[in-house]
Amino acid sequence: MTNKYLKIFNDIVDQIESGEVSTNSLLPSENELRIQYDTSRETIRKALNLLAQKGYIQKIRGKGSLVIENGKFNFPVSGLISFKELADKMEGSVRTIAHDVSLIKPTPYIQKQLQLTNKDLVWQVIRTREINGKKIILDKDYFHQKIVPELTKEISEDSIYHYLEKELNLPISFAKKEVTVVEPTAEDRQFLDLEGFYNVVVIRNYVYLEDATLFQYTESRHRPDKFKFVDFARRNH
Amino acid sequence: MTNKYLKIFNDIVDQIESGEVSTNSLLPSENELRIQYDTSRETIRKALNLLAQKGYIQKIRGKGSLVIENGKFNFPVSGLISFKELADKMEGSVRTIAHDVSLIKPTPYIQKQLQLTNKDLVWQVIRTREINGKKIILDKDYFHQKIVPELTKEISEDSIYHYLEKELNLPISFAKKEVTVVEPTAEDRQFLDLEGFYNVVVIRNYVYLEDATLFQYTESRHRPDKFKFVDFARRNH
DNA sequence: AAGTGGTCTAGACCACTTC
DNA sequence: AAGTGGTCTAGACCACTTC
Repeated sequence: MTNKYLKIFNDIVDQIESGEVSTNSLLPSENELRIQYDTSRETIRKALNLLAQKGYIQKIRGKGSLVIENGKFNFPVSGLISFKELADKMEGSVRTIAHDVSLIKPTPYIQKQLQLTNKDLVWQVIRTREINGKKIILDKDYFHQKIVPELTKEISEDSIYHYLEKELNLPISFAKKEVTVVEPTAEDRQFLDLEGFYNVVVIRNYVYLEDATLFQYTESRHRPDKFKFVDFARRNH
Repeated sequence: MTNKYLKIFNDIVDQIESGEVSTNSLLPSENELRIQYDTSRETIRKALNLLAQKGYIQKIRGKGSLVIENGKFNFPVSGLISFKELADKMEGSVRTIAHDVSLIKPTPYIQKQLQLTNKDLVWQVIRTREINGKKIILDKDYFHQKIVPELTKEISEDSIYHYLEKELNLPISFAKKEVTVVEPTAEDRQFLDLEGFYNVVVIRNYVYLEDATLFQYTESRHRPDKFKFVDFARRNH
């Protein structure tokens, strides 16, 4: 990958995250960065716009690019990230248990969610996520068999996303997400350590490839006390 | 505002939302659009990249810009949007009641959230949102007095964001958001029609101006059955 | 081979901030 | 007046898709 603006972006992210450039200070100007990285101004601007979009800097006209404080929000549940990637950043011991990995004829509900025809089969993966010995999250994943021909328990207990991207070279591109709060089902009570909680948080995820085909539907069901969602948003004027 | 790429962006959004260009069809190529709008390709690309970022299109190399289906997700709770703007798009009757609009010495908790000194005062606004006659949302807003010198009950029952942006010309720029689920407080029980629900969804919002100053802290407390959060996310490779 | 989008360049003019 | 970021241009070369 010879992608200049991404290299510059990553370089500056590293500088911010390592504390090499400090919060509330200004980055070098676009003109200085242009000279420093031996490139054109538009390429620098591409890197800086990415930094702004991800909440690292705030660009202020006439002044420069201000590094903004992001310390207490560095827990990126927002966006598209797999549980494995997330767990790597978390405190406490974390374990994934795959209860069921099987190729099934989809229920009408799943068939509708994944927009399948009557002949399509899906991989169903039922997993729980244990944090510090408690079953906190129930993940139900459904994958279009035409796109994911094979899945195993081993893969499901490691990282399915890693397998899809690195082994199958499936380019995961975007997702639509919906968060609601509902009463626990019998299944939730069976698989989770609910300890008297009266609600579960349900995150429905519809995941698409780069060619815009829908290939995965996921329900991630969380015990409410352990659920936290953070987001960084820019206002559209 | 003579902003070519935003005009092109809005023009294409209108075409998509009115159904003039249909889902699963390709937009004209960048080269065709360049001629059509009499501009340069980079300007067209700026407009198309905005469309991609907001989930209207998926760009596919070698093929074109595919209009993607967004119908069932056109309820934009995600991002930065005020309740008034949201209510305008919602079904059912909606009413805002301001219970308290006053200039106070902040509690230690609020002082910490807004990073205030001991001498700063804040405007406190306590509002409930009624949907179809039920009190569903309790909003607690705190504004830095130095930035918002004056607030009234009338403004609070209309749209504070509209007042801040159009009257005070405050450029609202970005926000950090946190969603959790907690047990109702006595205050929640007093102000909301909880009807036996055991949890409330709490959305904490830290709102910043264009010069990156923090000026507002909000807690929006929702009855769980009426809460829904939708999001469109692109994966970072 | 022709058409598509992705990256990069060197330059221009402008609005805003600082001094 | 000098420095900052925001927008726009016209052109180049490349990777991928289609035929």
